[in-house]
Amino acid sequence: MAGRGVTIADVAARAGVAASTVSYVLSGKRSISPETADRVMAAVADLGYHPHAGARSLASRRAGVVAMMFPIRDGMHLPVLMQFAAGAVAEARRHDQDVLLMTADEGPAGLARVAASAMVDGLILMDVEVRDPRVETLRRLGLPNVLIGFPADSEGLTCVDLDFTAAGRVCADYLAERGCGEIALLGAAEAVYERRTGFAERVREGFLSRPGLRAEVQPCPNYPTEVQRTVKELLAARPELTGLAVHNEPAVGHVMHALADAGKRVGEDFHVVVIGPDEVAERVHPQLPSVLVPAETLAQTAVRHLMRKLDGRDVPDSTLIEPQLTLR
Amino acid sequence: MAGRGVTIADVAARAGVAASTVSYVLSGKRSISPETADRVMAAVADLGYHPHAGARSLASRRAGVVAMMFPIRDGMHLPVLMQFAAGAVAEARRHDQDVLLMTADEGPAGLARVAASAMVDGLILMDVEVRDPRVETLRRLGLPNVLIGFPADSEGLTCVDLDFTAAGRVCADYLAERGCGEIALLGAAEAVYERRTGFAERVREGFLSRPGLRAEVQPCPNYPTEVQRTVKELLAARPELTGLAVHNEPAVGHVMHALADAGKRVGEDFHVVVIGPDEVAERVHPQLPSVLVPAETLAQTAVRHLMRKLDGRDVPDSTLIEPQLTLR
DNA sequence: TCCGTCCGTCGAAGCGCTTCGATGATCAGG
DNA sequence: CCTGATCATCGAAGCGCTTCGACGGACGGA
Repeated sequence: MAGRGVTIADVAARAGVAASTVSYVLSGKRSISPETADRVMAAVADLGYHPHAGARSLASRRAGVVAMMFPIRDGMHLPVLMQFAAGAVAEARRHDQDVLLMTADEGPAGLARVAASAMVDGLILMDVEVRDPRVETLRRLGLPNVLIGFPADSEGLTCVDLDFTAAGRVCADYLAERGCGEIALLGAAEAVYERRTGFAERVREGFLSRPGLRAEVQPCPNYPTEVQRTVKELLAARPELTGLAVHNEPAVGHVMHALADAGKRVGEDFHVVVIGPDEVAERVHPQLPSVLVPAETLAQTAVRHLMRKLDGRDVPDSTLIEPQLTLR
Repeated sequence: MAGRGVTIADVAARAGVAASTVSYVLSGKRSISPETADRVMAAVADLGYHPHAGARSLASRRAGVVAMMFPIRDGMHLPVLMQFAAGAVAEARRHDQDVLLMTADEGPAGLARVAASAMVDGLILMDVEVRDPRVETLRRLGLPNVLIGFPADSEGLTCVDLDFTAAGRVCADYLAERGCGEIALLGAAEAVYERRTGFAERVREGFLSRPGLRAEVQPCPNYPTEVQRTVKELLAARPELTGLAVHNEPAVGHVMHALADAGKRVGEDFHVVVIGPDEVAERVHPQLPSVLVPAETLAQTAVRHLMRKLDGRDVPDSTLIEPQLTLR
């Protein structure tokens, strides 16, 4: 039976050993004879024992919890965030950790609070901005942490991200190879750029970095009619445009529509490449090549790095995941 | 300065009082003279003191954390979930609680674990299914909890939800009033129905409940081309169809397109109503009437109810939020 | 003036766990 | 057969907090 209030003493009594022995069996920090260990484990199972998290954290100075601070803000691409959350929780559980959910509006003070109260052993910060006020706090706090994204000065921090610069470049390259001389990047909503979100800036840089192409970046809202309008205006303003990279997940279907309406034949006289989930690129007609934002992998990597740091092992300062272009 | 390792004893020393006095000042559980209280608060601020969460939970048997179990599953409508999460975290913080993030794949065992380890004081379960294995566990556990959604037997549980049955009915009514005799509900992905998610079933029921209408429910995938195909097939199969309710957020834009392609003039010879966020209904052309799924309100209500339960106050067993049709 | 209250504060116990040092028991080597 | 090392286990201390009972002083009523 599961039990409320089953303590280590109960387990110890039932197994006929001292409480400390139970603790050692469970943590493996001292060698225990197999017979004793078996008896203890049986008692644990019988009683449905789970150590009291507070007591454990008090005694061991380890909470078994990591905090993730999520950006819940304008223009953020929600599905990707959920993938992220799911990946992070799954990986954390594999390391026997739980995840505390924080939102970016708690800001630096929120970080200070969870750190000072020893609620969590480590922190993962998502959607880091180029100048992010939380980063300085993080440095002072000295709590092990991992950032998803790169702030302007990432010296001494552990950062993980897709190499968005490369992703932008890959898209430009793809379009160039298809013979496009004039191309555009249809990006996230304006707000994302204004906020100076790292990934948006990097994609732009990468996209514009290829010499010999006329390229521009066009922010784009997330709603059907506005996507259509944006595309229409873009085509009107740039009649020579023959290549488009779309880094705005919900827009993709509508972009395809607008292109069709404008008489562009995608894959023939016009080329489109997507930065986003595979499904988005697969489930339009015609299917599009795409660069995946590997949210789950990023989340996993971030959590793993954090776990290594918690164990005092070292991790690379920056991990940039190479973008993969999938042709379809 | 923020401080690692600032304890209540440090605060007490600096304020020249006993540790217990500090505790009473902070909790307000005994009366303390204003002068003493001021001195204590000053010391707290100076030292950047935050109580050690583990110690507090051990001594007071209150963790200051609630768990939310999220459905991260096929066909779930992600943006709504994020609104939910954001609303819940914000409200929880207002009550000085933190939120532990769990995913539905942890299942009943996960609930048992967090309960037994006294990690959390309460639980919020989202996306409850008609027959949900977690519900039985929840009953046994005796941890205060609130469900978002209604299981088949909600006896003795606290459940909160939009009245989806009414929402379905409101949509059917709207279409009927516009003179539609044959209508359809374009719903979530098939998987959501198969899983017997409560809200999907209820919308269906409500939608089909109005007498004198030929009505049917059509599950619909979330991707552009499939949405188009589904709509096209539906129109072909039901030439008399003149009204459509769409309960599938990302599909709305594509539905509108497919209708336009089929020569339907929405608002004139054909009517569409949306169940979903305002933006989705506003940002298509023409703007559509819609029933809002008030994710943030639901989350807030759920958290508030949970807080009341934690305080031993009582709460209504079931809270059904009345759907509002917004005409545009 | 004395006693009973009440208020503000203190000290100590104890929440359930981990961890350190100590203790027997066992065993190999001389 | 004794010594020293090694192994398995135990007991006690202590993590930082809350809470209970106690206590001294102020104050009001008789």
